[in-house]
Amino acid sequence: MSSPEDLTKTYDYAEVERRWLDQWRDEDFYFDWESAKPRYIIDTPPPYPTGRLHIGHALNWVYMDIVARYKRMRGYNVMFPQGWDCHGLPTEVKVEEIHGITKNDVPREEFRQMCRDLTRENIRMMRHSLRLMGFSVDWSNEYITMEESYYSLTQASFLQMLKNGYIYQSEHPVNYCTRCETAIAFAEVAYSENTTLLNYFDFDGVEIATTRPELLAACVAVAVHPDDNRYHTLKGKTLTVPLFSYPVPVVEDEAVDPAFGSGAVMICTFGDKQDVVWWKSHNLDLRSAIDQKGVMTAICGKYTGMKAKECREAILSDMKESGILKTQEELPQRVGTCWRCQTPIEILSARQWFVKVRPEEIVSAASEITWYPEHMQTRLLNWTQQMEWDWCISRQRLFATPIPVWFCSDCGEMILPVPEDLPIDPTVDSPKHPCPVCGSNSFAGETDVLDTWMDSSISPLAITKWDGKTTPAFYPTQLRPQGHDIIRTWAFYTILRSMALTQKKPWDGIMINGMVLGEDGFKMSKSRNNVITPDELIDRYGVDALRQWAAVGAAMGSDITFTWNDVVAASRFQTKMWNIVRFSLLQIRKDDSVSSDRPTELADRWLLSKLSATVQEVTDALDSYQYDKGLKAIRDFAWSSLADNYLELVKGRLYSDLPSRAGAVFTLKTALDTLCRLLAPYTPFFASECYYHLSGGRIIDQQWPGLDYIDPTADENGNLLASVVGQLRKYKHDAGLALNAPLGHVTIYTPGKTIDDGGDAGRTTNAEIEWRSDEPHLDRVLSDITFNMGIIGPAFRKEAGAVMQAIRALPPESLEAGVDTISVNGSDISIPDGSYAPVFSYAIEGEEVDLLTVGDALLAIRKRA
RNA sequence: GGGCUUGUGGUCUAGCUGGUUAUGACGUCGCCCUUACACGGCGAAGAUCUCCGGUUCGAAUCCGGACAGGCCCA
Repeated sequence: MSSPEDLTKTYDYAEVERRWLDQWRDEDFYFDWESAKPRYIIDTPPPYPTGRLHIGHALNWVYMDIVARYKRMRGYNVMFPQGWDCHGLPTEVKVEEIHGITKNDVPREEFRQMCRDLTRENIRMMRHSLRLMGFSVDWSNEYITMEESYYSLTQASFLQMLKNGYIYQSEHPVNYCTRCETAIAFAEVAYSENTTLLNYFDFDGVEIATTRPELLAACVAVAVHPDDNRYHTLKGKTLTVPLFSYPVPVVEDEAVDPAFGSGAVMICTFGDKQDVVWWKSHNLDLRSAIDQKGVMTAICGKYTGMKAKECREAILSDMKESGILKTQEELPQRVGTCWRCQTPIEILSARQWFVKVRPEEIVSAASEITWYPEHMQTRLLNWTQQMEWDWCISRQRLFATPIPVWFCSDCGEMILPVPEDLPIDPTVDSPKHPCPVCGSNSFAGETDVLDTWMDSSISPLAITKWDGKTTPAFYPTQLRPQGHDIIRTWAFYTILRSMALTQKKPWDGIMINGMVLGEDGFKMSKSRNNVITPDELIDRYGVDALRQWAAVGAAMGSDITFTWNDVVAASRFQTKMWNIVRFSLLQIRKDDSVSSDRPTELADRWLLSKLSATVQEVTDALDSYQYDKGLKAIRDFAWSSLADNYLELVKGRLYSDLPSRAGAVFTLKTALDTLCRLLAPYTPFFASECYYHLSGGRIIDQQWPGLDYIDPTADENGNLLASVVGQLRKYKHDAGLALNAPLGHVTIYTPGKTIDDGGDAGRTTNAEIEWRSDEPHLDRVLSDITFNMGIIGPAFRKEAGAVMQAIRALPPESLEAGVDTISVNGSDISIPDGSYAPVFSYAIEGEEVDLLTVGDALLAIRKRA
């Protein structure tokens, strides 16, 4: 047990946080697979290992850590695991940058190893940051998606979904760089401005404007706006493609701009993104005119084998020759280019792998999940119901989970590995048996890899120890915490995969956090120079202040605009609490005898009732993930009820040796003990330190409080007591009296109510307090009048003094009744309304008193003792 | 362009199942070093609750529209 001297005069967060970090052990937060306690499993988001934690992570992890700590105190067997979502383009790019290579310069496996090395180092740094912030992560259940133990599950899930008919292959448009001969992600597309020629030519009698004449052989339709009168006769017709002489349909689409060019557009597969949309929505043919090397394909007739640029010139000159090229005009345009070699990207059709989306499965699972806040569910449902395309899961990259499939080189049969052999890399490993169809021993491994979301969307299965086949015993998990920016990706895909693999929802509830915006209200970005890092914040105010900032910054789901104000306020609250504890312990330790377990004094019962209500409020708030509400309730209780009111009320008792001192000691001990427990999920370091001084134990081993001191009468009368004392202090203040100066006699009339404050009010105000339950019998005496010079002055000017003197001379009865006219120097003068106001004083039994009212109560103060 | 969402004193924010003197914090101003805390206490000033229209006896709160911000998607 510590002594009062242990409480330093100021709270040293840096020292305290360092010390408690050393005290906690990883084992304190392990999930117990054998426990009989109810489980609470958090499907923690696996961050992308960039190497550093940003403030958005901090917010997200504080939210999770609060639930984790709270649920442990409520008796749950909590799992708060930590994952790492490793695969992704940025790592490939970073590796290329670090080593000064492109990924095709080194063997595939060597490049993948470079990515793994970089990722391991980044994870190491981020793990360190998470530990410094004291998150109660279960490190025994850490997972890393690039490790074999994890991606063998990703591959198992792929094979199972393939078997169940969820996965298929199909042609699909992809961005392609014909120089690098590789597919390009949208994130890899750079844009440049240039000028091109818009060519107007005759297309079977219709004028068409195009910037890509080389794609004429890929034309699959002509589109016009449905309301364009110039073309309404074309409806339902077919046209013949010039130079190539094959028929294409005319389609109508709202998206055609009648003002652009001639108002008629040729749709080619694929000139741009709009072509892809039209191709899909009008169900058009696919004609590939350009191959992966940028060479014209066999459908291009005499142009076959030309480079796209040569073909363009050739077609334009042939158009000119046959007289169908009308005019050409310059057009500024923005073209997508490969960010490495600046070659304009082509949209080519390539074989891709897809996951079938079954909206009804997702909708039904989503409605069984509790959403916090509720409206976030709408986003997912809207998205799901308007899904047009399935989920394309193949990527033409290197650092990702390989698609575990081979194809027979002779007959094309798809060969799958057996689950026991997973994980495999089909570009390295070979099937163990000849082709079952043709007996060939020659195979081609699939070189495409899986979308990263295929890894992370089985996280709830991975953390519950999925074996790749049967639904785990601890499935579904209890909570998915994540940001609203990835509802359409991570939440959506996880639900989809969970339904496909287990026919169950992945979680009971989902808690959606907002984004952190900079002090200027905009998204944090280097270019805006509004980035705040967690390190910066912790250095200046400590981890607990950061945690409070995150907790009260905004309601769950709302974006938080960062402000130092909240951090400063958080830090000040800790200082205040520290002083409350310091002072209370000082008093308690003078004599810590506790006589009764239910204090009888009004102030004690009042505080305990308020405390019980606060516990209930915080409990309700945490149960519904309303962290801001909970912390505000704690702060309000501690600062207002406990410090400003209760402590002031009982100081007199604490300094005394009255028997009722024991009640105050009991109440203080209970309040401090309870506050430590309530604060434990929010500010674990601070709560640990205070609780240790209070009891010598560890707060993380304690239960959540449940108090039943609710007492409506004590609540009401105690509120009155607190207000009365407050009013009397203000009265002293206004009268220029020191707060501890003797006040005299105060009679407090509370008609119909009997109040016994045990002497607290009297000791606190240094007054003689008399509570009376009868009606006050007051004599009202008109003691003075005040004049309104705004009326008197303009009305009487020079006579004003004389008028006032005359009014003053009137008997009190007339003044009180109101004066219409008055006689001054023999003439009657009328007095306007509002010229003066009577001032009354009051007396009780002939003695003059000052009056204050507090609600229905009346305070009569007789100065002088 | 579409879906969801937000718009409250100088700043951030609570309230938003309709009726409150519209909450709190920071900032500002005044007084106070009262046996923990001046990172404190007491008090004051400061809001046409984005704008327009509607429902209602009554709207910050419900409905419609406009404007502005955020996220996601085209």
